[in-house]
Amino acid sequence: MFTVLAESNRRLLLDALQPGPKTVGELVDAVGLNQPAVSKHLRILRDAELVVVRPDGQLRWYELDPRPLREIDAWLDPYRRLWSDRLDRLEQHLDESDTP
Amino acid sequence: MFTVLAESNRRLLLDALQPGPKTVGELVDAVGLNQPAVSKHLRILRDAELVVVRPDGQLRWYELDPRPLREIDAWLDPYRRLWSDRLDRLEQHLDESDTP
DNA sequence: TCGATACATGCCTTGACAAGCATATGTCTC
DNA sequence: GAGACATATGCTTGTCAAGGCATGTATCGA
Repeated sequence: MFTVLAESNRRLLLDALQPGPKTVGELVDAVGLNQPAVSKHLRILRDAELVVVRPDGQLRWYELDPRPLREIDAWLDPYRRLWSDRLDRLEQHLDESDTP
Repeated sequence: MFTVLAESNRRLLLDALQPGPKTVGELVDAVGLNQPAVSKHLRILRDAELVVVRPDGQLRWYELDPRPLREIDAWLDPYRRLWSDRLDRLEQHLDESDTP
C-alpha cells in the first residue's frame, strides 16, 4: 500500500478522483502524463483496490475507493498516539537536544 | 515521506523504536538485517527527521520522532472524510457494481 | 598504545519500476 | 464494413535504490 502511494503521479490521480469519477482521458488532462502511463498507473491503483472501473461504451469511468487507505490510517494509529500523548514531553526533549 | 515509508524494513525500525530509544545493535537484533543495512536505513530515517540520534560514548541512541508523520495524516485527511461521510453510499454503490 | 567493539560509509551488483513508443483490443459513426 | 476514437498492453531502456561485502572512524578497556 505504501509502495503504491509512494508514486507522486498516482497520488495526483487519486487527488483528481476525489471530487468524483473521471474517464481516462480526463485523467490524462488532469495529471500531465500521456495516456499509456496513466493507464498503467490506473492498473496499479486498481490492483490495490483504490479505484474501481465502470465501463460505459468506449469510455471507462474510474471511481475512487478510499477504503484501503484505512490500512494506512491504522498503521498510523500508534504513532498518532505518540505525537498527541507524549508530544509535549518529546518536543521539549528533542528541542533541548537540538539547541543545548 | 511516502517513499521513505514504502520500505518495509524501515517501518520495522520505526515500530521497534516505538517503545523507546534503542542503540544500533539493538535495532540489528530487532529487525533481521545486518549492521550496515540498518545503519543505511537509519540514515534515511534521519534525513526524513523521523529519528534523532544521541551519541553516548561509542553507542548511538536512536529515538523516534513521530512529528513528520503528521504530513501523512494531513494527506489522508480528505480521504478520511470520504470514507466517513460518503462511505455508506459509496460502499453500497460499489458492492452493487461488484454483484449486479 | 593496542586490540576490541560500535557504528558509518564506499563500492558493486542486482532487481524493480517508471517512461516512451508502438501496437493490440474494443467501440462508435458513417 | 472502414476508419476514427478510447483505452489497454507488450517491449525496451534508463534510473534508482536495496543488499552484501569490505573498510573507515571513533571509543572503550587493558
